Amino acid sequence: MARTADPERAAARREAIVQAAAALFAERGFESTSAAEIAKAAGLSSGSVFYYFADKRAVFRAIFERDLPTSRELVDRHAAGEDPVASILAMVDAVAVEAMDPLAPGILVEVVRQAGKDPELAQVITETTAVLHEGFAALIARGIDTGAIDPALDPRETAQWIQVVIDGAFLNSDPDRDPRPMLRRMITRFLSRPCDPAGDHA
Amino acid sequence: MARTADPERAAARREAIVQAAAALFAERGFESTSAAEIAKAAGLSSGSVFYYFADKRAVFRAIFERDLPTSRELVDRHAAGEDPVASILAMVDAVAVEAMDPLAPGILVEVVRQAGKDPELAQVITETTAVLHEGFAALIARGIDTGAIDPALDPRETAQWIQVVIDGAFLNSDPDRDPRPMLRRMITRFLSRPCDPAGDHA
DNA sequence: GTCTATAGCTGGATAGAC
DNA sequence: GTCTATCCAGCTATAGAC
Repeated sequence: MARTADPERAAARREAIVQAAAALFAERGFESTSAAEIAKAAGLSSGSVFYYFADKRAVFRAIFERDLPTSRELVDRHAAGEDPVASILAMVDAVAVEAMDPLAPGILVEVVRQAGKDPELAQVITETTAVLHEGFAALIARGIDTGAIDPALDPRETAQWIQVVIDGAFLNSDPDRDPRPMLRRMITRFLSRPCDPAGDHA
Repeated sequence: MARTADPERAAARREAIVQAAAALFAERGFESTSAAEIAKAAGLSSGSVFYYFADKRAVFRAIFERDLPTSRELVDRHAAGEDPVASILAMVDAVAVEAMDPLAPGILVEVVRQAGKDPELAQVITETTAVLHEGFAALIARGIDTGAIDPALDPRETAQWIQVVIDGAFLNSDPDRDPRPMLRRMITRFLSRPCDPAGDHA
């Protein structure tokens, strides 16, 4: 029976709320989802939602706070690969599988909207994005050194554009269609040195 | 002085509401913008908003109803160009300039969200998107025929991916940064036949 | 810790004066 | 046609019982 404060149970409750809220926010949007609906979906009462979270925005932020460690791991796992282009593509693949989740467009759209209103959320998103950005930029710089990537590209701007394409894929996601093959084609070609059958002028 | 029902004045009023609403919806979102705020920004009273529009959603739809003719013109203007790849890039450029509007990410995000709730809006968006899609797909098919575009590509899927990248550029838009050069690089290379310095096997 | 009940507020849409 | 005033639904967040 123990006394109050069973941290495991509390963590499970919190997680149930976050999971239920993520699905509802993605489907209906943040403002159109009431705390009562979240509570019902998570199997508890609306009062309890505010016991575990200070307010509704804190519930939304919690969804994305889980992503920061995930991004760090992903970057670390691929930072040291021998072939920088292969590492970039592997990272893109890993991020893009999530785009097959039917909730992906809804949640992306909602995070863009809410990040403009909640500075604390904006901070969380900025950090997660920055981790991926640094990871891509470092690999691009290395690819330029090894000659695999077009030296005319700026690593940071190029990293940014990889993220742009991934965002596009998320936004237009379709659960029946794996975006990875086309994403690989697009990024591989985007990075590569120009085709130059005639040799260059030097 | 004329009698009631001056159609010009009415059209101007409607347009003022639509313009004011577009800016507010893009900045704050649809649900966080009240009819009273729209009315104030448009210089009339909240009651009048509902005189010109059946409800708030109709105001939102009106923003996008203006886009359909614009898209048709764009497609028609480029359908007959001699060089299909050049026409595709010109169309992309034309769409992408709009991405430099600081309101672009907000309005894109909002239309995705609202199209999921309002079937009439979804219809409007579907049509506009379809016009562009057909335009791109026809040019891609022609490019394959002329040998300028990789015959391994499916025209419709490829058209879809061009739109994916444009969406990404809209979402990550920055008024200080012209997305067109990188967009051109990305799409040109995406479409082209594989580099093949050794000649193909045939 | 978790519930029920509700205070307090906001905002869409309408009614009716002018 | 346009305004002011307002009705009413629905929501966040809290209070207090258990």
